[in-house]
Amino acid sequence: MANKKKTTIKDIANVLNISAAAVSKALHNDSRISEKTKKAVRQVAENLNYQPNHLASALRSGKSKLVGVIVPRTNSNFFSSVIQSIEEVLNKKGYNIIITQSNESYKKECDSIDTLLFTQVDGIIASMANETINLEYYEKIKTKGIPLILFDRGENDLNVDYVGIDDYESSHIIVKHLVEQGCKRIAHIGGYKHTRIFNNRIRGYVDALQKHSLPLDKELLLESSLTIEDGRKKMLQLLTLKNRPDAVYVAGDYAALGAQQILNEKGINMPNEIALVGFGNEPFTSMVSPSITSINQHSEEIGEKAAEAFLIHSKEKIVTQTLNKIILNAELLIRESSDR
Amino acid sequence: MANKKKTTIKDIANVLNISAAAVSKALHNDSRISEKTKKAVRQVAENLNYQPNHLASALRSGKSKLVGVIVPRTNSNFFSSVIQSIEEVLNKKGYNIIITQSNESYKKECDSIDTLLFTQVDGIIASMANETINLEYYEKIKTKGIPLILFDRGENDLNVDYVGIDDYESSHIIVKHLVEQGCKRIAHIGGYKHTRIFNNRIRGYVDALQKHSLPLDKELLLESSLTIEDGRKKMLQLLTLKNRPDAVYVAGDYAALGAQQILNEKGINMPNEIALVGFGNEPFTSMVSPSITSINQHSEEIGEKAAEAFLIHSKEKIVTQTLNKIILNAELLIRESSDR
DNA sequence: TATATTTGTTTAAACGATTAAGCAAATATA
DNA sequence: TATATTTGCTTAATCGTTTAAACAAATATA
Repeated sequence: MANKKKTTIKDIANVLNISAAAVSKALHNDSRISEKTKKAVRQVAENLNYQPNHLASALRSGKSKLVGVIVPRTNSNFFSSVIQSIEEVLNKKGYNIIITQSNESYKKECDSIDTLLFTQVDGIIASMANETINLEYYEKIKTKGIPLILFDRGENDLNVDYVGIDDYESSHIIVKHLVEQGCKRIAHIGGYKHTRIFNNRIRGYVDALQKHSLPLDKELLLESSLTIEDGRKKMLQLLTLKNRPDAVYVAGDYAALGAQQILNEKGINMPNEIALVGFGNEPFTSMVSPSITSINQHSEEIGEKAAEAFLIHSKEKIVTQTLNKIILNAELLIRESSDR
Repeated sequence: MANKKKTTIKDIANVLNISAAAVSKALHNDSRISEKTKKAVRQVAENLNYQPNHLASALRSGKSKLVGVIVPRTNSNFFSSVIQSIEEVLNKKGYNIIITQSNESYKKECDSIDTLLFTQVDGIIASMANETINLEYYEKIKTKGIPLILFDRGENDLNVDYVGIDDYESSHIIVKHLVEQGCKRIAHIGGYKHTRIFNNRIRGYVDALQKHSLPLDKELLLESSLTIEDGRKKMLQLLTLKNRPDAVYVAGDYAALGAQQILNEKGINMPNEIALVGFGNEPFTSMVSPSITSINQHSEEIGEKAAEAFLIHSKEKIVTQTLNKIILNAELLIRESSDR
């Protein structure tokens, strides 16, 4: 049943004995085309099951109406939810999105960028891989003159729009909460120092301790890859200390889960012996036992704002990359693991 | 620094004083172009930082070198892992993939298909939404003459290639395992009967009971949406029975997690009072306590096979849709929840 | 030496749309 | 009535590439 050839505007033109240009204009609701012709064109287009050839129009107009999205992984509630809201906003404006995952690998991320540039996307919305330090590839996007928007994992040095939560402030909220629960020795299993967001969480943690007149114990501040496995490892490390912490703030939910497993396995009571706080509000934090206190990053809103930032740039004739930072407030969801 | 204009083959041609056609052929390693010219072209291409215009070549050749992937959601280890291996295989052959998520919604799935067809993908690899019963939209892909490959969630009626595990057999493996653990009243919280894979799991369950001379109790066979919430609900329902089950086989890991939460909350011992088995080997099954026995669906292999199936069809001049089923063996991972 | 084949390239026509420019007819303005 | 404007369309160029066909020069074959 496969229709040999796809319907083109020329086919429609032939049926109506008008030019292809007239058809194109009719379909774009050009004011110089009569209502009668427009109606006829639309009718024939429908009858012939006409589907515009995106490649042709993109080639001619120089706009592919495609936006690339790069995430470290889709297999995370945060990212998949951000993607969903980006899609929602952009679809309404006639854009489609291409999702690529870097798997936290710099190499894969570079490949993704090449792929997207190759596909002639009109813009890129990205969250950087943990590994990424070299910004050369991102500079490539900028020099191509297409809008680049970063979210969650960004870099000041790139000087492009950024959407994310206030990580520094989030740490303050967490430390304040733990202090209110009566905790005195608060540990922090943080992410890589070179990643801006994790660095901000660390700085927030350090400053918040000081604010509450708690001493900073270097043994209680660990750098982690924030995987489940590393969460387990770092928790074990904390438990070997002569002077154990009475609270652990983990910069990622997966690592927090690993830490929780160790505490459960060792029969250490949460929140009373050790209070636990994660980050990211992954669904499992409310599913495990005890449920884990975490920070809601407002993924939907981040996606929305990022998409909107792109749309603003897309309207410019010459793309101006600005360091426009949109910082959202994070929300602490207090659950069993820290609620004494 | 943004280069005003992108380099085209014409620019390269001008530099070398040859025709654009020669450049194109040189870049495609045409046998009729001299090594000398090829070398020169490659050199100039690199110097001018030439990037082929994908839109132009796709338009001309009729091949976009893009493959669409539709999944119910990316936020699941199974799907994100399938996607990853599809990507790996296809990238090697010069294809890029566009991921779209249907969010288990039929409407969204139709939109995704339109989007992908609009983007002129060379093929579509899809796993159907739970909601999907009407196959009209999938027929649309077939009539367009582009290869369609289904995985995991498929439909016999569509008569296209399919890759998945043997769900019927998986149920047999699970029931056998539970019987070996001494279970006599095995319940099944199944998926929607109209979805082929879930139907197969149900049939497998029913037949396996008979095979082990266990009676089929209709109270023990429930239909579920397989979300966490519904898993909780259905588990509660099973617990209200006068004659409780001593094992519960849940057709999805998320619902199994919900069931586990209820058992944990009620202080019912797993595996001794009630043994629990899930399906899908989501990472959390090994992370929760007790860890949940589950079926490994070999996501990487499914992705690989699906990609390969596409590649085979892509080589045909006229796409022949065949009902070529690739059924992989599933593997039972026995964990605490059912290991007596 | 005459003819056939191979080699290396050019020419020109696509692919399917968009769009600037042009033009005739209808309508408005003076 | 003569001229200007608007309306509704057509023509033709263009986007950047691919590719069939043509062709001259070099090489092989008879």
